This record gives sequence, C-alpha cells and structure tokens, in this order.
Amino acid sequence: MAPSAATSDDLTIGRLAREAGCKVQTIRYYEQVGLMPVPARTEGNQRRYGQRHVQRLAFIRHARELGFPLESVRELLGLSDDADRSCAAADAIAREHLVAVERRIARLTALKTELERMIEQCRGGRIAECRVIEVLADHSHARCVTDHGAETGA
Amino acid sequence: MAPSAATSDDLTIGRLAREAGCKVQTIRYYEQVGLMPVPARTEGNQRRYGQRHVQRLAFIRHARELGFPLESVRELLGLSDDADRSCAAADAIAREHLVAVERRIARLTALKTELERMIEQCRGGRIAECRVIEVLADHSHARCVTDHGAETGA
DNA sequence: TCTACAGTCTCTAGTAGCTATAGGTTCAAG
DNA sequence: CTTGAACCTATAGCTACTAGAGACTGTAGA
Repeated sequence: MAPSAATSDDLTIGRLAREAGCKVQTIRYYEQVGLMPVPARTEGNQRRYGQRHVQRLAFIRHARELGFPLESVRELLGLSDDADRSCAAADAIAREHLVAVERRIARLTALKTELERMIEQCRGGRIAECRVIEVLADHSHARCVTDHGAETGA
Repeated sequence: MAPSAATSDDLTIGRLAREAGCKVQTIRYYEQVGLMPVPARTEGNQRRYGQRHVQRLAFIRHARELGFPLESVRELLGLSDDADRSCAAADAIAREHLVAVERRIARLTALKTELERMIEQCRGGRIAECRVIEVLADHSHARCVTDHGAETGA
C-alpha cells in the first residue's frame, strides 16, 4: 500500500470549520477548554487537522445540536473513547438530558398558555385598559395558571 | 386624612427582595441597568424603598417569569407609564414573545423526539454498540429527523 | 521574486441576566 | 457599648460562544 495521504494532517482550521459547519473561533474555543485535541502546527504556527479531528468535531457539534451542555459532551467523548465499557453511563447522560428537555418544554408550554390568554384578552384600546400591562402589573388579579418558576432566557 | 405613612420610603432592600421573591443583588442589578429607579438613601447610605418600588419590581419580576427579556421589560415599563397611549405596542411585544416561545417549544420537541429515539434504541451493551454514542458520532447514519439548528443552551 | 490578499495567529472583551465573593460600613437590639 | 445581621461597593464568575484589534503566514498570479 502507498502511505496514506488520507490521514495526514493537512486541513486548515478554516476548512475544518466549513466541514463541521461551525466558526473558526469555536474550534479554537473547544481546543482551549480541552474538548478538541491540540493539533499539529506548521512552521508558521498555523494549526493543521486530520480525520480524527473532523470526526471529533462532528461528534461535539452533533451533541451540541441535540442540546447537550459542554460538560456532558465532555463525558460522552470520554465514554466513546473506551469501546469496551458498558454504555450505561452514556445512556444515563442521554436520559438526564431528555428529562431536562421535557421540563423545559413543560415550562415553556405553561408560559405559552399564559401569554395567549393575556394577548387574547387585550381589546386594543388605551394602555390604561391594556390587559397585557395589567397582567404584568398585578400577578394576583391575573390569577395566573402557573406559579411559573425560573425558565426565562432565550 | 392623616399623612399617609403607607407611601413613605421605609423598606430596606432586603425586605423588598423578600416581598418580590428575588435576591438583593438582583434589585441592585436592576437599578444599575436602569430598570429600577434610584431610591432614597439613609444618612448611612442605605437604600430605602416605597410602594412604587414594590409595584415596579413586581412588574419586572412577573414579566421576567413570563420569559420576557429585559429589553422587552424595559419597553413594557415605558409603555405602562403612559396610560393614554394605544396599547398596540404592548400587544406587539407580547405577540412577538409568544412567537419566540412557540419556536423554542417546536425546537425542543424535535430534540425530544430525537433523544427518545436514540435512547430507545440503546440495548445497554458495550460502548462499541451503543446507539447513543453512535448517533452522536455519525449524523448521516443516524438519519436525523431534524437538521436541528441553533437552540442549545439550558 | 515580488506583491496582494485571504487566511491565520493571540489576546481581550462582549453577550444575558444574574450570582457570588471580598472587605468594609451601618443599623437595631440588648 | 457591643454584637451580629444586614447593608455598601466593586469585581469576577457563570454558559458557550462571538467579535474585534493588530500582527503574521501561505499561496497564487505577474
């Protein structure tokens, strides 16, 4: 066989980013926090990547797209490195994440209901009679369905 | 009538926080970013609050609990100060937020489906055959339902 | 070989919305 | 007068990036 050029590290960070569909900065960030291994460098100090980097980055990005926090991604990566271990741990991480997602959905659904009620009741008059403002100003009179807790961010 | 003691500014920041169900730091933060008006101070430089502050903070907290970002809260507060204006603007803000919430629900529901599929297929063997790891490692084989975009954070 | 210029480098700061800590001061009760 | 809880300011930290400045590298064309 000829020496495989396929595994040589010849991808620039820009190309890797394009293949993974993420930003160059993001890759550098992953390296910084230890999710991506330190790559080879050219004499001019530029990073060069190979196939293992492509795969690793794909794994990370996919996990992120599924909403796993970086800390979980880190654990999953660690697990995936050891092919013989039981996959119970990976399963547990996925299940936990699923529960978290379900909680967020429930929370957002409650918010949605309340927002709909609020908007529906608005008759489009003056602020003084505005149902939206009114509800916000007075939680008790609004007799909110939920005691809507902490989920707030975008 | 007796001079109303009810409107004098005599609440400490700690008491205000307890009434609003938020942290002391949060109130100071709201003051810093201009959502809460600058309160009176004692000779010893401690903040003292009155009823208008209680109401304003309740408004803010309630809007936050409904998931409005601070920027929207700011606008809503501005609108609520002018009782004669049309409430169309307030209505628009609420509707926009509702749309955002609905988008997030849709996104999370797609994630939920995919996580469920992934977990369900896991037979609990070794990592090498773990469906969870496999799906993460290889997006194409996983034939994901969604091209699940950007919603990731907790 | 020289020159452009796109791409890369490091470092720093910014995003949202708080939360936590440090080190010091004030208030109210005993 | 003393104690201790609550208050003060200022700063850093959280997640997961993203954007920018200012300098350097790699490569294609003349």
